Amino acid sequence: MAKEATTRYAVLGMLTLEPMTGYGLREAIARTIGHFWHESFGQLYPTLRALEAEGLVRTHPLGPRSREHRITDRGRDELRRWLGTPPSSSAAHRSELLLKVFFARHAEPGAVAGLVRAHRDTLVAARERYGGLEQEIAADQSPDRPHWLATVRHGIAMVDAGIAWSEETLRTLTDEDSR
Amino acid sequence: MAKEATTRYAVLGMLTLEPMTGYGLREAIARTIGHFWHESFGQLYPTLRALEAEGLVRTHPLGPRSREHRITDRGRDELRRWLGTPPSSSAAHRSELLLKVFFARHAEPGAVAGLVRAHRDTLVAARERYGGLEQEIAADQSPDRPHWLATVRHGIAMVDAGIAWSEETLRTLTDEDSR
DNA sequence: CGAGGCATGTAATCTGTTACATGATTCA
DNA sequence: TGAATCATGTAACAGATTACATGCCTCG
Repeated sequence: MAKEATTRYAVLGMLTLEPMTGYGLREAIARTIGHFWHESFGQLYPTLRALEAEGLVRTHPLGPRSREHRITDRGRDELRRWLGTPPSSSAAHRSELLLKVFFARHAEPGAVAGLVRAHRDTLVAARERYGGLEQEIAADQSPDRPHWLATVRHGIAMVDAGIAWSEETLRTLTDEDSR
Repeated sequence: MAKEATTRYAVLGMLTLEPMTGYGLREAIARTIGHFWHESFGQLYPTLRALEAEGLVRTHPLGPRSREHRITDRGRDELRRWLGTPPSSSAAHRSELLLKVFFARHAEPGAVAGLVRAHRDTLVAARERYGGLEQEIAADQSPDRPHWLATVRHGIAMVDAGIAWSEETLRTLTDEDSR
């Protein structure tokens, strides 16, 4: 059955929360799993049509130009199957920032330090968002709460570690420049 | 001039270390920046030919079936330019593991905990490798040392945070299952 | 002489983004 | 009424992986 296209499962998973339109799906993804996932319309709509053709999702018209997508029992089975399979390792761990740090000696003096500083600022802003999200989820009584908390805490752990690394790196990079 | 294909710059950067064959390039990438980057032959060879056509790399025959690639002055200029540009944010932050944790309630009991355990084991092994790499780099007298140390320490910081998160998550996931 | 590593490349395919194209509904 | 938001979809393209195809060289 070919490759495991993760978009399929992100969609099936989101539809366990509630039935949604394609548009709403993208919004919901940004709102709930946006800290580690994203989907574009160009992926979403074709995927929904494919899932429908396979009987994993069924649609019901809402208006003249909108339809609701609902996960089927077979869709739930397929989701459960996938949830037990190990993540496909090919998920490229590639960091453009680290590439730039690694070769920083060949850059304009101070240029890469600027990028690290911007990186830190981005992380600090993310840290703020994640903290709020954590409070929100913690207050929620959904049966998914422990799992959702785990994902947001992953984000927090990574961001905290990234901020600490940025500060440390900034110190060594600016020492370099001033020498 | 179209999109910034990062592969180009990874190649140019590596060729600042020393001239290499395409095959050797891949090896060198795995050895030195393997903790945050990787390239496949299918990318590497066409990229090398393109860089050559643009005059950013020049080749010299070594044997009947091998040639050495050397970065040119224009190549160094282009690398320097790129090093100062902010990383293209589109670098998708997508985690299949977190997707599985997020929807774990719909999985077979214990299945996702097993994946988190495997994840932790992978990180623990990586941590060992990175620790060794850090020692190696720290002992080196290359002018690149502070930058190389920074990248490996990024790996260590992320892995350490990931291990701690895994342990914590494993506790809450197994609590769940035993309830 | 056979296995494994060195070395180069192409073709098929997948996954995903971006831009384009269209139109309904809602609210200020 | 005009702008923003909701809503669906297609087309072109970019970036990358995988498998395939080839052949030399070295060492046991």
